[in-house]
Amino acid sequence: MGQAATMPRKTSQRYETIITHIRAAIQDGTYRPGDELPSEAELCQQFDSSRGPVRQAMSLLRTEGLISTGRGRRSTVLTTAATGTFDSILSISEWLVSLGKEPGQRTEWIARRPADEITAQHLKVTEGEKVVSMLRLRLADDEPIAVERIAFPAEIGQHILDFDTDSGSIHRVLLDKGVDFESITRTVSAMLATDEDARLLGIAPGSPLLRLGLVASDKQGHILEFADYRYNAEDLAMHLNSVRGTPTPAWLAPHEGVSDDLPAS
Amino acid sequence: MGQAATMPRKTSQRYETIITHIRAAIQDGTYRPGDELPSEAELCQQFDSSRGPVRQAMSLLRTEGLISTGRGRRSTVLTTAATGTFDSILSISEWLVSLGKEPGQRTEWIARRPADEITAQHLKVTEGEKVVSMLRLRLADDEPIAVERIAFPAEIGQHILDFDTDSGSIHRVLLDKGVDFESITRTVSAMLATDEDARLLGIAPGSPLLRLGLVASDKQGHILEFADYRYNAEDLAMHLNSVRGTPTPAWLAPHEGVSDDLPAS
DNA sequence: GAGTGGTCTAGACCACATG
DNA sequence: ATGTGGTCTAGACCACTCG
Repeated sequence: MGQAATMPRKTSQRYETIITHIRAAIQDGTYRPGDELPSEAELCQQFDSSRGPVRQAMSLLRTEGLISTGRGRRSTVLTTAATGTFDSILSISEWLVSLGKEPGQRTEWIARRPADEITAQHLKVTEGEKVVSMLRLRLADDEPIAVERIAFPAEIGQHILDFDTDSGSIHRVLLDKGVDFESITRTVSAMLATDEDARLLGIAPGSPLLRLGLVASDKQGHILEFADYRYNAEDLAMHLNSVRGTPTPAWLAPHEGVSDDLPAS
Repeated sequence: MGQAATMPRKTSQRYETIITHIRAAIQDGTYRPGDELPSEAELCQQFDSSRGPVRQAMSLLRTEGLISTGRGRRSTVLTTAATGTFDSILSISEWLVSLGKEPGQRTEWIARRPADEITAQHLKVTEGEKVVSMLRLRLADDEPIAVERIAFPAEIGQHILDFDTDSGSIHRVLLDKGVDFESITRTVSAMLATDEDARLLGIAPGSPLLRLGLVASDKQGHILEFADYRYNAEDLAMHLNSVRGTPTPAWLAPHEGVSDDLPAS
């Protein structure tokens, strides 16, 4: 295991071929927002396929928010946006690379210590149980871009305690150890930069920050990681597509007391 | 037109029945995070169905982030989160009702006037072209919850100029006029409350706000609305599920100059 | 009425997980 | 070896849009 994640399925599936082809055609301007795509029948011919794979391809493109489909009409292109992948969500490094930037990091500290109340709550361990916490400054082309606070359960964190967290990818190390990430829940909110945040990011205290909380788990629902990322709100924003008739994995919810406090301070 | 949106498909489809059943079982605790769902074969029997509808149901539940699926193993429940619907995203009123709160609004002003540069950019009209703009304070159980700034293209906005924007739903009026919303792109960012924001929300200037930009369009990609919502960051946050192997409609991106300025001020 | 996507059937084979 | 979900085929009928 872990193998399945490093060496994913071969991409020889028909529907993957179709998706790749259409997505490329949307990105390079062959089809532009508002344009109609070929009919399913035409795509079946073009890719020598039955309707199944064609419809699976369209379904996934609709989920991404790239196209709109409907009875009695051809599917149309909605946007050329390049949505995120699971890896680009889990890992800042992967995300920066996909933007053509050079990822870097400077570890402020890493420690094995008892979980405080908030951390214990999110990691679903008992308060006081030993966890591995760290504070890192993340860099893009050597410029500070985010303050990263992570907490791991002890059995996960042990794998990175003797790892040089300034040189490589934590998630790659964990993957090699057989830690399979399957699901992520992100919490997006706004806050003011603390003195520590401001010092690390090189901005004024009280500046607006975009805060991304992250709880990652495996297939069985075991919590593998709890993280808190803080970005200068002037640097970036999160974007989200929603198409009528397609489920959206996002929702707005009132804050629930402590659930939004620091993981590790 | 419009009709299709007010009177959606009947929900007698097999896969809808299956989804409703499983979702209910997840919400009421029959299946809890980490639990295995029945196998597809069992669901086929239970709902007297072939695999198609069963697989479509599982696919949509996976898109919502509720379950994890994979070769050789049964599907497992990941979370009980209640994700948003298209309507709850488009309309604050719908969202508040789904939370069991009483929606309200107080219009500060509404006007027909030339589009400024930013508004024109987002509505894809030429600068100076007449648009309909408004500023409303949104209420939940009579408490201020958001500052709402909206701009409509003239042909859309004309429908609401002679409408009492304090009493009913704008989107319902537009729906009745045949304006079909199909796609929404949201931009989530953080900012500090301006004096106007602070006064309306009853908070201190400089307080952190969660800012939700919204651009809505129809099936042909015509922009129907450009809106800017500002919430007290201490009141709420956005949440987002991501499951490995399922496309995510969200992404992080650097700010692009002016694209994040006010729609109407 | 012709074309289109939405739903469904009844099979088949494959890749993977587990015991 | 067995059971599981992932992929695919080759049909069918329906609901909807549009000329």
